[in-house]
This record gives sequence, structure tokens and C-alpha cells, in this order.
Amino acid sequence: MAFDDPTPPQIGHGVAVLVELPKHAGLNGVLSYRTTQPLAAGQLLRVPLGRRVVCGIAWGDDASGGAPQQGLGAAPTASDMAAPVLRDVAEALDALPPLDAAWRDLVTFAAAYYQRSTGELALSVLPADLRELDGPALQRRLRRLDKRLGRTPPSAPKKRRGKAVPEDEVTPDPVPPPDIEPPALPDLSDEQQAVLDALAACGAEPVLLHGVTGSGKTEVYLRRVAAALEAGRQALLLVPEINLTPQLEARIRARFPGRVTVAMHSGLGPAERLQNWLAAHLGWADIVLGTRMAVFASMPRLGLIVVDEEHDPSYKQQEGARYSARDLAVWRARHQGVAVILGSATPSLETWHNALPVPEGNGRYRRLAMPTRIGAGVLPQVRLIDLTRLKEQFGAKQLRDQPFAPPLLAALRERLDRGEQSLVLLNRRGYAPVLHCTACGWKSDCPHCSAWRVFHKLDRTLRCHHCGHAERVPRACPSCGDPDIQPVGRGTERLEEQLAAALPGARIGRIDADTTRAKGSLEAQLAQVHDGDIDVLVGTQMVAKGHDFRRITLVASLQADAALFSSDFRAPERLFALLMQAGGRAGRDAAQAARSELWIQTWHPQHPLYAALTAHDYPTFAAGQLLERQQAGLPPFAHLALLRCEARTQEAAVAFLAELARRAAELQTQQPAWAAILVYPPVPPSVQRVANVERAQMLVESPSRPALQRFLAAWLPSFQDEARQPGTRVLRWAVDVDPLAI
DNA sequence: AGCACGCCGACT
DNA sequence: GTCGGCGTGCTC
Repeated sequence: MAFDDPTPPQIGHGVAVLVELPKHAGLNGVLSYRTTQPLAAGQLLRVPLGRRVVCGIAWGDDASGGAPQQGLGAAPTASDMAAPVLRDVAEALDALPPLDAAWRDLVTFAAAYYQRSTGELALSVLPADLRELDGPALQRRLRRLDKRLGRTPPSAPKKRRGKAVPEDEVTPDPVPPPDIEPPALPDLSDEQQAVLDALAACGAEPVLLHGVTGSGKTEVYLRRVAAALEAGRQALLLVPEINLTPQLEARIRARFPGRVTVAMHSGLGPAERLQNWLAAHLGWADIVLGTRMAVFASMPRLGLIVVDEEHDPSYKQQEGARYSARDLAVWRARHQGVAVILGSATPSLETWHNALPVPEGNGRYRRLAMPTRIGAGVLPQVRLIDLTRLKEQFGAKQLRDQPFAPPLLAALRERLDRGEQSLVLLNRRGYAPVLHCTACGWKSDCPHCSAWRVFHKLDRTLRCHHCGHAERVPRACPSCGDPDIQPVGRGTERLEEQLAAALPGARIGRIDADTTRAKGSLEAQLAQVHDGDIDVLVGTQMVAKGHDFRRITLVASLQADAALFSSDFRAPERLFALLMQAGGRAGRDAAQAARSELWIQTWHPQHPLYAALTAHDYPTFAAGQLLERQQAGLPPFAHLALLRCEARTQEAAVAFLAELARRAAELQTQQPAWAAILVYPPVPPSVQRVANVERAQMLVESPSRPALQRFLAAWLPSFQDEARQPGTRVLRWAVDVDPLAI
């Protein structure tokens, strides 16, 4: 510290400790404590904080030489001179090895990149139970884990509790190779073999594995996992959704008997979550399979990261620290010098751009392609139905009452007659998105949000999908009393009803967020489909992901067009991925592949997206999109950050962001390197009010990622307490770096 | 973020 | 007379 005030000499020495404090506490979550024994960086601790004792992480020696660290920019005051004495570390959880340097670097980077405090981020990615345990409780959990994994015979004394070792010399013992008969391996296609040869040769360079649905990407992953395990390393596999982990987990366990595989996702209970985390951290787990949170798993022997379906938006955390697990996976792999495979049939444009060679792309990743479906399966034939012609032919009313083109209906009937299954996609749940009074024009708006309440016919409710507000459907218009209130538009419930009317005798099923609310009900309903109890399945996009429906030979998408003209610049990319993925559901049985079809009803059949889809030509689609992005100054050619603000009034939210913008302009005049950064005026988001909270947002765009990073780091911290000043009626504000949607 | 302290309304 | 609303303020 700059003042040479005589701090009273202290026994022991200071240690910097990470605690769970948010950034607006002004301390980046680092506090100083006193300790009598040296503590390795990464060591888990219990430390007193206010009236509580909380979990902390030793973060190196105290840089300030024992004096408490002050908040950023805090002026020296009399209380500085008083130099409060540091409090003692309550306990070191030394039954656990410290979190290693690679892990600490990862959370340090992630916190800085996504503009959160290091303490908040580091602690929030540890299992909740771990943050609450003291030494004895931890010992009990460790014994339970020992028993579960059969690591030690019950009678044998443990010999793992070493004295604190200098942490970077900690090298956990690889698990002895399993002495269990390995299962027979499936034969590899030439394509798979070629990709595996290339992967074996390309070391730690990030790889995009661009493989169509059914080309056998998973087998490639498993071979690389096997290679990592044989080298004594751990493998980390990321998947987008919890739904997809049980299938893959079973396949991995069968493939690697004797190896330890653990799952990490939000569906696990707190106890199991801790056990699995401990198993990974101690190096006992060989394979970690999880959703985005698993990118932060502590893995001392990490040797491979796989990000399956890397384009999937679920990899972006949408609250708190808004990190991209895919991007962090690439950073982590690069930082640790391990291989990372990003797999997708429809890569994100960012990844695709990184994988294209210069000059089309930037050549940062190696691109490996698997364009062929295994077992001679061909991709489904794409059929476009021109709704404009249909309307001319049949009239608007007919179209509304029975929303299937006659040829599509005939195709559905044909499947029915042959005992095959069909999947109809509609990305809107409920019966109708809005109710409308024909007499006075009233619509079913939500009293708390700027959105319509959706009509759910089955439980006779009007429900707001934003705030959850639900009411019984009124018999008459609440505004004028007229009994003639009509559903407008169509959701999955209505589609189910219309299909039942159009296909008498067909067994119609529906899967969406409403039918799968109960735990395990998705699995049960999928099983029904697999067992052939359903002829036509209606669903939202949740059914398009990852599930194999071997007997489905027709997939239809009824209302895809919205994405073509959406203000969300990623909408076309998502639509293309969804339709490719949905089409991939069909015809995975070679015998049926020949007659499997993907039907799309559209008002714009000439749109280039559909042309590329018809040709199953992702590269052409991507090239077109990249050109548009470049012309519009959008990612991956520009880098974005989105500032969001919530307040009681729209004026307050906008005023707060405007003040931020004013300070940004000041900063930009001081620093020429930031002149190219654009700070757009604050605007309301598409849904401006949710649960009576007004929201505003402001876009920041920069041609250079490092410049954006430095700019945000200089700009935002000066605002940490702006929102708390009296008169600023701001509830919350936050920045979203690399937002998915603007 | 927690979790305090701190001043003003309807209950045992 | 207390329980409890959430408005400021601090945490080494």
C-alpha cells in the first residue's frame, strides 16, 4: 500500500483468498487472511466472512503484504490508517489436493473475459455441497466415495492424506489399467479411419469434426477417448443437454468397463454432484461426461476434450456468468496443450469460420469431414411446399382449418398405411398463441409482461410463458363481454387436434415442455414412440435433438419461415441446424432411408437457405451466411457485448445505460485504440417488460476482441456502484459478452 | 450476493 | 408492546 503507516506486526502471514463475492463488492472476490502455516495456491479453505464461515480458495501469497486489500479506486480514508487486523483462516480442507494451476488459470480467464469477479466465478462452479463442508464432513464424503468406487478394501487404511505438497508437483496416479475383457469394437468406415489417422497426427490443434448425422462421430470420439485413457489421461465429453447424457453414458460405460465414468449436469442431486466432482478432482474418474458446467471440472490428468453438437445454443450460460462452455473448452484445451474436438453436422458460423483456411476463414482450427452416412443410409429427400400457391389453390380459410398441404397429408397417410412413423415439428406450445375478441379487438395480453398470454385448451388456461401468470380462460371477452373470443394462430395442442381430425384412426402423440414437465416423462414418452405406440408425433424442437427414431420416415416442419426474417441474426443458422438435425431423425435405418423425407411448408421456397438444405449442403449455406454477417458487421467478423439493465421504469433503465454510454464516449476520446468500438443507443428488447420489470439493452460492437476486452475492463468497473446510488432506480444490470441473440 | 442493522405498520 | 416489511452498508 502506498502509505507507510505502521501496521501492527502480525504473527503468521497473509494469504490471498478467493471468496464468493460479486464484482460490485469491488474486490474481485479476493480477500486477505492470516495463516500460521503456508497454504498452497488452490487449497480449499474455510474462512470467516462477516458473521458467516464460508468456503474460500487459497490464491497465492497476499500481494499487499498483509494489509487488507482495498476496493478499486477507493480513496484512502481514516479507516485505512486504522489498518484492521486480518482474520484467521478457519480451516484448510487438506484432505483434498489443491485445485491445480490450469484450473485456476481457467477460472481467472473466464471471470475476466465475462466480466465477473474471480471469486464469484470460481466458487460458483464448485458443487454447492463442497462449499458447505468442513473437514470432518469432507472426510465422510471421501470415505463414501472410496467405497462406491471400490478404491480401497474396507479394512485397509488409507494412505492418501499427504502433507501439503508444492502444488504443481502433484501428479495423481493414473488408475491402473483395467483387467476386464474389452468389448468387441465396431468396424470403422474408411472415412472414420481417415479422420482418426488425422486426429492422431494433429496433436493439440483444435479440430472441427464436421460429420453429417449418422456418419459415426461418436465412434470417433470413443476411439480418441480410448487413446487418451491408454496414455493415462482423463477425457472430458461435453453434450448440450441432460436428456442426452444417459444414452451416451450407457454407451461409454459399456465401452470402457473397469474405467470410472462420472456425469456432471444440473439433473444430479447435490450429493452425487459432489461425489462425481471429487472423483474427477482426485483423478479417480477417467471420463467426465456433462453439460456446459462440466467445462469447469477439475481434472488433474486432462488429456482430451470433446464438445459434441458444438453449435448448440445450450453451451451458452444464460444467467450469472454468461460463459460459452464451447469457447472455454477451446481455451482450456489450448492452455493445457490438450486436444479438443468440436463435433457437429451444422457447425456454428464462428467455428466454421475458424476452421476454414485463410483467406475465406482464419484457419485456427483443423477441419475434418465425414460426409457419408454409415450403412449406406442416404439423407432424407427434402420437399418444399409453396404456401403461396397453396393459398391460391385452396383459399385462406381452408389453410387455417387444416394446415397441411394435400400432398403432405397424403404422405402422412401413406406412412400410416405402411406402419411407419412421422414427426411433425411446430415450435410453439399451447393451443393458440393468443385469444382475440372479434367484437372489440381485445387480445389476451399479460398484465405483467409485454407479451400475449397463450391459450392452453387442455387445462383451460391463459398462460404467460414469460412470467408464468396463469388464469382460467374467460367465457366472454373481459373487455366488452362479447362471448365470441377466438384463438388466433396455432400451437402444438391445436396441431395435435387438427391432425387427429385429418387422420382418423392414427395414434397421435405430443411432446413438448408441457407434456414433459414431470421428471422422467420425456423418457417415458420417447419409449412410447420407440415401441411403436405412436403413429404421428407432434413436437417442439426439443424432440429434434439427439434421439434416434428408427421407424420415423417422414419429418415435417410447418412454420419455419419466421426464422428467415427474424431480427435475431442467428435465427437462420439455428433453423438450418434444426431442420438438418430433424431430418437426420428420419431414415437412420438403411432399409427405410431410401423413402425418408423432410417436408417443409414455406411462403419462401426460393430462399437460399432451403436450396442449401435441399442439397444437404452446409458449406454453401455457411458461405452465404458468412457473407451476410461480414456485410452487416456481425460475428464472427465483429465481437459483441450486450449490456442489459432492469428497472421499475423504462426511463430509468434507459437513463442508466445512456449514462454508461456517455462514459464510454469519454473513455474512447482518451484511448485512440478504442475509437473503432461502437456503442449503440439503449433500446428495449423484444419483450420489454417481464413480471413488471422494465428492461433495456445496449449493444457494444468491436472489430477486435482484445480491444473489446480491454475496453470493457476499463469501462464497467467504474460503474459497479452507479446502480446503487440514490435516485438510480435500477434493479440489476449486467453485461453479456458474446451474446447469442441481440 | 448474504446478512446485518434500522426505522415504521398490523398482530399475539 | 412485538413480528416483519425491505432500504442502506459491509464483508479481509
